[in-house]
Amino acid sequence: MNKTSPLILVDGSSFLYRAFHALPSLTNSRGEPTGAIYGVAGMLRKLMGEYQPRDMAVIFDARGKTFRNALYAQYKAQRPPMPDELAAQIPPLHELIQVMGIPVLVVGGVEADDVIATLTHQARQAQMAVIIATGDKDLAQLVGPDVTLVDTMNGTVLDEAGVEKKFGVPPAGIVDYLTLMGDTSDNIPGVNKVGPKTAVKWLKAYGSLDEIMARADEIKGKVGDNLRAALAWLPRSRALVTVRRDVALDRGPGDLQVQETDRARLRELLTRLEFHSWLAELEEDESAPTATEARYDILMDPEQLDQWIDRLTEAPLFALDTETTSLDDMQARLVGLSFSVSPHEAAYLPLAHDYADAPAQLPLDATLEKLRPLLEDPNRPKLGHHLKYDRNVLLNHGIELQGITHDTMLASYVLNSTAGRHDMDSLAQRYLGVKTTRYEDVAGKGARQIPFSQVQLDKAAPYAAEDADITLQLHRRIWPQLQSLKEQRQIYDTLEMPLVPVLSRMERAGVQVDPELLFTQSHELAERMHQIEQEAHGLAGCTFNLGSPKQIQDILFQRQQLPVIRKTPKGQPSTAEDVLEQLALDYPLPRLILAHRGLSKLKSTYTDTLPERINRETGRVHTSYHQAVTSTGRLSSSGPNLQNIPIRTPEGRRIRQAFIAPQGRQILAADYSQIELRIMAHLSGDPGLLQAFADGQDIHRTTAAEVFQVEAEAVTTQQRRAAKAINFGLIYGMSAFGLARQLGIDRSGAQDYVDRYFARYPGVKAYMDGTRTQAREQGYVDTLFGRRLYLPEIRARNAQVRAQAERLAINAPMQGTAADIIKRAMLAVDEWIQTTSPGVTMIMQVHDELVFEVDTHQVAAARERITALMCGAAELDVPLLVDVGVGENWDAAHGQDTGY
DNA sequence: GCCCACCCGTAC
DNA sequence: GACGTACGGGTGGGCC
Repeated sequence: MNKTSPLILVDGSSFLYRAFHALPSLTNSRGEPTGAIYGVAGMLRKLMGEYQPRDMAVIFDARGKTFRNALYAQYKAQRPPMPDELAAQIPPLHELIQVMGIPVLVVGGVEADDVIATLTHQARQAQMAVIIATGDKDLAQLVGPDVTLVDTMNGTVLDEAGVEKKFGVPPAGIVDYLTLMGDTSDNIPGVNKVGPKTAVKWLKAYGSLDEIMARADEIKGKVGDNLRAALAWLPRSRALVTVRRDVALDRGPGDLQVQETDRARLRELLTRLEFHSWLAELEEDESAPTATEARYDILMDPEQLDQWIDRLTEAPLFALDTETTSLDDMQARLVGLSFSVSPHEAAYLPLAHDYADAPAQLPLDATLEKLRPLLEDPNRPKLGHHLKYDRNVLLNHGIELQGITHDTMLASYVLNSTAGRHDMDSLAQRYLGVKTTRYEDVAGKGARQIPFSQVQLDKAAPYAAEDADITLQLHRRIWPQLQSLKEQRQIYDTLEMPLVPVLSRMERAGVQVDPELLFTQSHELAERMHQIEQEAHGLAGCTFNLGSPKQIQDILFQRQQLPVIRKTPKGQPSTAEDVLEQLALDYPLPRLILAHRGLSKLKSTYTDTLPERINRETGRVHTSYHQAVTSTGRLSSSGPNLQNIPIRTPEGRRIRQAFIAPQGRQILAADYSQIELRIMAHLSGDPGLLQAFADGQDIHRTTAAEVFQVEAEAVTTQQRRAAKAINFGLIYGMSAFGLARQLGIDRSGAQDYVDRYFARYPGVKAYMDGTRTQAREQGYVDTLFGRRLYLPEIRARNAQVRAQAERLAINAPMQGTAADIIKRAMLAVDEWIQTTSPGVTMIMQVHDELVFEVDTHQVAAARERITALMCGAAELDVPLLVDVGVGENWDAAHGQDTGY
């Protein structure tokens, strides 16, 4: 095995053309074209970040004729000359690459491919591995045991097996394969009518081009004739597509070390080219303080590890952080662990760094066994940042992290949910005033990101150790603040921290989803969408994309001159649902667009996507619950978002039918009835509202009876609908204008409703006014349990900004209190499950609903107990009611009483 | 070619 | 402009 990192050879010319055609129009302010430079340089930076090569070169074609022109005058003869906009970019590009420290090679009389082939050949003789970066598949002929091809534009990597898979022939057959097909872009003739399929078929049958030519008589039909006609020129074509490995070069593979970037010249060049984002990165890089007084250990041998385990065991609290292969909790494998017990001191324990030359590390499994007693001891307090993730990762290795006591992400969130993001880098900046090394600084980002396991230890260790160190420092800064605020500390200690393992369990449990059912639905949706599309194109008199709001605007409001009902915040005519709904009364096309949109939404977001989210190992779908995202205290869900699965339409509800219970189990869904309105009743203390809930009335009907001054029995469907809109509007801090729009009535009518509502429920009016006043005076509002939401904009000069803050002030206490209550319920239910009921699994939370999977024979007991625990999660002045349903799937479990 | 803002729509 | 909290898909423009 070779011990050095691979030599990277970049086919500069192939990338140059590609970049030029991808970004033909980029210029700087002086009109000089820069797109190709930008594209190639970006590709090179990506390569550098990914491979961090010691040896690398970028090879370009030289101007003028090559030996191939001598061999065949028509070679590339049909090619138009290089456009000026491209030619102009070559000198600055060469300069830029040199300034980056990368050797540039331009050799006359041959092509870049020949130089690459020669260097590859020489490198192999010197036992060096080679990676060739090219967008051109001709070089597949060079692939071998230690020679691979990468296409950085699309991320594909071709080794020997990859070449065979892609082309159907091994690298040794590529020349023959290309010869048979010919190359129209280079004007190399092959065999007429022979494409990839025939070429592969013949090569499989005869073994080589020589053999095919020798036995050309055996091939029947028109292609046989074509082959025999081609015999005359095929040898020459073969010579043209064969790359030369014997070019005389003044530099060998040993002379291609990457040099340090010349920062001053780079800055100058980037300024001239006006590559602002790169320039900004460069400058940020330079301004970042590099020196740190921190002392970070790398634990590479058992003695060092034991020493640290002793320190951790003795510490009253230690910070812990994992480094992994993936951001996806369920997929991630451990790469290393870091620890800290005092500020500016930390250790990184690498366990699975895996790159050429990676030093030997302590063995993963045995080391984890050594750490297990410490990590699983509930009496050894742990501190982390977003520990739910670390708990999940460790569970992937069979370790159950216990003693999760402090989490800086959650502390920051409880302290002030809207102060900014709660990721570690933001907190370090906000609370400590330091810029930390970001993940992308060591592993790259976007397409150029590499797994942490491939990050070199000398970069990985300081980064990882710093995370544990910073977490500890953050805790020491944030915790005293939180501790001094009694109610918020309570939220943190008794709600958010205990919820961490509960959410972790729910995520890992996942939910079973039936892919077949969703596939069937996808097909049906596709068919109906297609029909609608045809019809819509017919009506419009042209084809257009029904999924493009922009094109719809054009068709409806330009071509068809439909009236503009409303504009989007950016001033475009809106094509939102209610707008199209209104237009649909008078015109046919909007109706079709609406129908298409509805189906398209279901298909792309749900029926197509959910099956892809099924985990291969578990066969189930695992969401992530985010505990520090919303301003109000709610959870959010992503990957997939299970909190917005359709329910309102029959079409949508079919998707819930795919959320199923396995054999022998049932889905049990329990949701709080009208929880936010009940909280409004409690918080406002309005006697009428309290009474209505105490009497168990249908609250919307009661509201309608009061507002429209009729008997409850006489309330019409329309009236109840209006009352429901009023009730929801109240929770959202809605104005009369908003209500009018919602109900499609005029403003004064809506104002009438609101006035009558407040006259009948004066306590609610007083509560709303009081909340606004309180918000203005103290700068925040809070929930029943003391969770705070700061509203700095409540005193804004701008009326619109202020109004927005006021609506938040109204909504947050109700939404937040509901969030607090269901979190309390989750803790209680989880406690019950963990201690006595392993036949019950809590699998989802949807704001006012908890979903369980229950062993069938335990359904009756679970139903009773879960109801009791949820109802008892808070003592309000109104009853808390819970509706429970049970079924084979999530849809069936809604409002179904199956008699258990 | 990649990234991101925008629009829209789903949930509670 | 006017109803709170989220997530995510598709489109299309920007990148310089």
